[in-house]
Amino acid sequence: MALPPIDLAVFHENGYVRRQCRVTSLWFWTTDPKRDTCGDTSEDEYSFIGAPLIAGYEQRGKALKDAMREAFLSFFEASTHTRIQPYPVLARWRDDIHLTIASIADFQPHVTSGDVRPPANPLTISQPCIRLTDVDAVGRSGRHLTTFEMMAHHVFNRADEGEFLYWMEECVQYCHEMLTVTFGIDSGEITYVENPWCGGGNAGAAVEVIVGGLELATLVFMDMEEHPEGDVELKGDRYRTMPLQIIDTGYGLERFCWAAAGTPTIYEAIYPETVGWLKELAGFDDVTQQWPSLDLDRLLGEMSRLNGIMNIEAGVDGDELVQIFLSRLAERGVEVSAEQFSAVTEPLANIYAIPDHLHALCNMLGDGLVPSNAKAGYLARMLARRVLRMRDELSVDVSLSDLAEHHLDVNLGNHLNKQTREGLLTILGLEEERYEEMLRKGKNVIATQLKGVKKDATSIPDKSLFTMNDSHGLAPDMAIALARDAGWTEVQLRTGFSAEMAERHAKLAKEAAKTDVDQGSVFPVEEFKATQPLYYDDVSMKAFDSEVLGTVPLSKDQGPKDASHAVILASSAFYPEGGGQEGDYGHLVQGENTVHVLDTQKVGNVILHMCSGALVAGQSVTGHLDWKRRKQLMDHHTAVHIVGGAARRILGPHVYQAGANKSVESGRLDITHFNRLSRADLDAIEALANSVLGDVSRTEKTELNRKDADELHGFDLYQGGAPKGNSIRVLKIADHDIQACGGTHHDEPGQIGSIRVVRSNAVQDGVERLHIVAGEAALHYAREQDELLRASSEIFGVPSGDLPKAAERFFSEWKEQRKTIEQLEAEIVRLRTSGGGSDSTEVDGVRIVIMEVDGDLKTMTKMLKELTLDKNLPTLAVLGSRDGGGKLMIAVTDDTEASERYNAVTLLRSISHHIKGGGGGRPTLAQGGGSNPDGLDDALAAAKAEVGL
RNA sequence: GGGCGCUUAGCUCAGUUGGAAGAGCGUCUGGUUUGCAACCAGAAGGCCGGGGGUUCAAAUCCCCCAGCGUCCA
Repeated sequence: MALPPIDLAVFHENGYVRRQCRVTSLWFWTTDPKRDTCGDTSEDEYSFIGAPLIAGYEQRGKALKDAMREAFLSFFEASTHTRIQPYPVLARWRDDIHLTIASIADFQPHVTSGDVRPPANPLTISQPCIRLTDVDAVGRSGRHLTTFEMMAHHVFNRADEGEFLYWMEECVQYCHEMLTVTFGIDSGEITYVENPWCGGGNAGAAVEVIVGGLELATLVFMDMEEHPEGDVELKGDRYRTMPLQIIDTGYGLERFCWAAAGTPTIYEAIYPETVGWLKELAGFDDVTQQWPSLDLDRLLGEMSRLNGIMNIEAGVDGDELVQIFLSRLAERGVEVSAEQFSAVTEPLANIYAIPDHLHALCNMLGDGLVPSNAKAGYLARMLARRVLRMRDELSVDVSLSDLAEHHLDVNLGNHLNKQTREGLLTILGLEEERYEEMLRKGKNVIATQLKGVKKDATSIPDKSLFTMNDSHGLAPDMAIALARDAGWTEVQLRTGFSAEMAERHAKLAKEAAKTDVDQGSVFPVEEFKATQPLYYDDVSMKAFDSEVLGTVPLSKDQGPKDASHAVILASSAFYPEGGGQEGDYGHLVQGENTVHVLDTQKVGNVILHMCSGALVAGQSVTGHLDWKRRKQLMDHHTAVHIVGGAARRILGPHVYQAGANKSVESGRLDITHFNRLSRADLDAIEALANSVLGDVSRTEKTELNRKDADELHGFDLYQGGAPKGNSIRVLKIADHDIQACGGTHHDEPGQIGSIRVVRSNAVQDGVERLHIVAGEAALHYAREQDELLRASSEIFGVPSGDLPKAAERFFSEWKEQRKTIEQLEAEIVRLRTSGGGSDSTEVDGVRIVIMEVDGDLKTMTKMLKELTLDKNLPTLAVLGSRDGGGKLMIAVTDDTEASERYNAVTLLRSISHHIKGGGGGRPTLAQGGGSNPDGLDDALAAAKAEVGL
């Protein structure tokens, strides 16, 4: 079954009729009975360029966006909707996406699943979003953006609970009224296209709102979920209705601005100051002034129109694309040469894309993101590098942080959610340094990669281009440019190479995704009811009474080594592993029977005590915790929170927990930061953390529902990861640190005693790992360090304070003495070989030295060097040693009678069987070894025979 | 989260099929020069990231670890 027609009173009342599009076959509503295209097809051109469809908005840029946003939000506010403040662009409340990609993303997954109440209902919002899928088209197409604001009105209906606000009829009514009354758009310009929507496991009817050939909004009526037995089929999947009915709308703020401005491209409507500034810096007017007859606005407007109706395939080659454009432009009466076209559109594509990228970048960094080489941080670095590349292509001499300052002032009103202006500029300064370092290294990479390539080659091997891109960060066009600078002046990028590389990456990603499926065995707990946790009510509970609900035998691969059964109790003070805190140990006593608890885990709401034996179900039991262990875990867990708060205050608001682990030995905290930490940083963090122990007398622990928690504390709560349920446990350490955390913590920070930040290391770029010891472990650590110092100073025989000095002296003396030994060894060799003696004879003008020596291959090498260096004394030297199974080494003096007459390798091969070995080398130097040192005499004798002695 | 690359003298980097550790810059000494720069001659400076393995033999091949870099999701 397909979806029924969307036949609404609002259409009929406003004179709309239903028609089917002859291009897309979709049904749509229009006021023009003769209209046969839906408005968003390859035959519907933008009609608003040069002829704005929204009147009364003379502003441009930020002022225009502010005005239109306010008009939209005010309209819905006046119509029962509550205005909601936008969420961050970093989707920290979600673990499936890095960036906020739509306004509905704010409410996924908990509100849309029905678990959590929406912050208001109905609500209206203008949500900044970032989508990087079309990043390559930004600047070129005239309309693509990586960052935009999605204005929306959302409704969350629950008919089964008697809550039903409005549905299609009222939704389209609101939309139509807003467009025609608030923005004064003529209803003849608007078409409403019926086009069902599905994605992410949900689906529903949807209406696309097309104005002047531009899709201004989409209204989605999400009331179905994917289900194999559903009776509705959409795009190959089956769906059934669900209890929630959600209205998900999306109105593109920037597109409204474009329709109101009627500029040739969307960028001139929303970033006019930056576009103007960059044009000036790049000397763009000088370019266009070469051709006074060229009507630039006309050209750009037609380009946008063409881009709007043409679906450019990703893999289309640059030259081919230019030819397509040139012929299409000619059809429209725009006469432009290929040279003019490139000279104009190439710099403009960069000028347009830079403010867009800066906007996304500033928003991401503004939310506290730290650039990195992985995860969300990589997206920021990619944008930063794109900006730098485009800047360099434009030959504009402005630093990245200057560009960002301009953007902050002009386009963001200096607003940043979290990061300071200073912090943002520091980060971008560091990013620019990294970029320059990469380019500098790139020159060497090019030289190495192109070693075997002739200077007049016209292409670089694919393999080299892949390596340079994937491993060294040199995009193919950068590699080509660098190669030309380095002397390979003829090289060009092969047609379609970029597309092939993208395909290759996609293929690799797909393969990686396939091998990612690894599901562990699920422990059966369905028959048990939830265990009541006692560890939250009283964190210092060391013993408790409860009842055994059941005992499940463990298979070999389940639980710790000596555990045989999982015991389930009605209630427990044993903390199950979670939130980076390890599970509790201890023992359970039932009458005469005592079993050890070797680990505690949680499946669903059931706590599993991994025990050394079984207990009788239905009878009472007493639990005893290994309190020393638990206290230490709590020390480390609470300390990790305190150190995290201290790091944020010392280093800046971008410090965010990227992971944590607490064991008995130590605590580990991964924090986001843009620089490596010095010992001075660690000392400052440690000092502040310890002062908190004294300054804060009590920690506050509260349990809130998600909606209230979000409102009270914001998304910094979710540093430990996005929690699953509606109920959130919040740990608050004065104003020092607030986090959602299910672990066990001290009521009084002072109970920890002391905290030491032992060291830090980099987990990945942009993430530093702090190693922390607290409480008893801190003392233990100090004792261990003392012992190391004591043992070391005993060896050196100096007080521990003199250790560094002593170690340095010993090390340099050791180096000097090694040098001396080498010199003495060389001297010995000289003495042994200079005198002639019985080991040395002469055969037809060539000195023959055959002798047994002491030493390994390295020593023998030195001796041979000494023997065969002098060209005035042509020498054949055969040395043998009993070292390590027997070694043989043969050398002849280069370029002399000796090397003409004797081949070291053949001589070696003919004698090495005596020591049961092999060997090889060059004709002038051969070496080998064997496993029979006793055969050395035979081998040397054979050598003598071989040369005729 | 997955993949790839790099780590060799103080610095920037070469090092081919495993077989004698290199270049340029810098440093030091001497020469040349009124002096500087430049030039000439010579010298010092290396746990070839760490650990294991294969091999007669490893900077080089294999495995593990660490650090740095990079691409993709």
